[in-house]
Amino acid sequence: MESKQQQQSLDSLEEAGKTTSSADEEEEEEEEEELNEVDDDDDDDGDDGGGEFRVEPRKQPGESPKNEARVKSETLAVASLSEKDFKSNFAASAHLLSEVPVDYALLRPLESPNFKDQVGKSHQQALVSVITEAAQSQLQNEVTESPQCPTSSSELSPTSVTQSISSDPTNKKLSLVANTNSACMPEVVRQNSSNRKSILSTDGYNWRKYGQKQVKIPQGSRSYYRCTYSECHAKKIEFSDNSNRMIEIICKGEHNHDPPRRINCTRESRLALPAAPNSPSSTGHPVRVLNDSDPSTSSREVIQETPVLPETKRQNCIGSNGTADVDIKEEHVDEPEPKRRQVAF
DNA sequence: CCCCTTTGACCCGGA
DNA sequence: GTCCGGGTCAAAGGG
Ligand SMILES: [Zn+2]
Repeated sequence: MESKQQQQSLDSLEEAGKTTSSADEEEEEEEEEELNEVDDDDDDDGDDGGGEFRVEPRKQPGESPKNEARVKSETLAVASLSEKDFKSNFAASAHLLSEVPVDYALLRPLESPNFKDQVGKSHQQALVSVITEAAQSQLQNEVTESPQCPTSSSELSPTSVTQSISSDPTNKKLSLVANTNSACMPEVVRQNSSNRKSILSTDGYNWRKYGQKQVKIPQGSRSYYRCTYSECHAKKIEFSDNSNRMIEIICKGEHNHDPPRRINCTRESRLALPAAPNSPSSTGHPVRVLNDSDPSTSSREVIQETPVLPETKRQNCIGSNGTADVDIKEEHVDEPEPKRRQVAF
């Protein structure tokens, strides 16, 4: 607690010590009725701290002096598109999906006025986008299992995992499957442990949410997740629209460990790190790497299928529905530098 | 008791 | 210099 921040700057230790996670898999639905579809997002604090009201109170009580020197350098550039844009573009792409590997369809350069506008800034970094489908073992299983694709699979956003590598593809392990089937499968499976809601994404890793932001453009929220594994610095960002429908997921960094098994191996998942037999890297699946030097190439998909769920607990539903079509991108930064926040206290 | 989610506050970099 | 967006931390709350 005391020097925690410093450690963070190093980017690693802090969690190593404290985190211990469990990967239970249990589905539990809990609903809290809050009928604020729009409101929840309105907190808008988003920037509050940063811009609007950053006038006075510096730090809160209870904060021990933070001498955090965090170095942050992971700028993740994601092209933002307005939904309309993708829809229109996507519509066309959707057809392609049937025949063409998802990656291409998704990565098609979308050109729209709005798009340019919004993306303009994000294009600061050139990333290599790799689309990984069935990136992990889970997918494989599910693919086979997946009973059927939604009739309107073409309409649904395809499930795709995109990995953006900033510069070091070497380390990356991606398994890419050009299967339309994948589109049918639930892309993001969030397992809700009875208590701890660890989310298992396609990777099969456990993530802990550490922040959320409201974004104006496009309207929606952004959730920040970090891998629960102690040594792992992998992060994930989820983009949701106003209705809390998941739009896109971006993964940053790589995992130092094997994905925990989805099975209910209680808490060992994090500590023991059972080697996953199906780790993609080992198999050496064909990988498709798209050079995403152009921001335009990065695309995000919109999913409309998910019915409006009560904001907070959507996770369960999505998992159950399996209808969540989300575009998952993985962004690998060769140098994940933590942002350094200096607070003299 | 442990862990995760929520949420406000804060910092930083860029425009 | 200021505003704004993005990213993160940490307290509080809850299972
Ligand atoms: Zn990890």
